[in-house]
Amino acid sequence: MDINDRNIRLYSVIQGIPLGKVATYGQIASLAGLPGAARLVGKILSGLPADTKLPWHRVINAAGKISLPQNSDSFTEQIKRLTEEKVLICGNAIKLSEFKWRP
DNA sequence: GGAATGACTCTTT
DNA sequence: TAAAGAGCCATTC
Repeated sequence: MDINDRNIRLYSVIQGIPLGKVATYGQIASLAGLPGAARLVGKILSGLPADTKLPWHRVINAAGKISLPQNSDSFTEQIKRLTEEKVLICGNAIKLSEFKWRP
């Protein structure tokens, strides 16, 4: 597939995350047809524009935590948005057993 | 073409 | 869930 299709799929999968749920990088990669490409997801997300429509805040690592530096603005923004969506966050960790997206 | 890098995951302990 | 080690994928230099 083209390198562009890979991004398109990732975008689609991320966009498909229902409100109030979160998904892990590996999960997204697998659903996009790229098993093991978890790092790619992070790479893509890091390149997203500030005005993107993608719910990137619903993407977290497999530990249920946010991989962003806690001193970053994106980190604060993510916490804020998740809280707005009724996703409980304990410190920097999220209860995957309750909020993880299960397609 | 090879080495380094990154918003990571998996299997064991 | 936490820690340590190895692995995987694409981009970039």
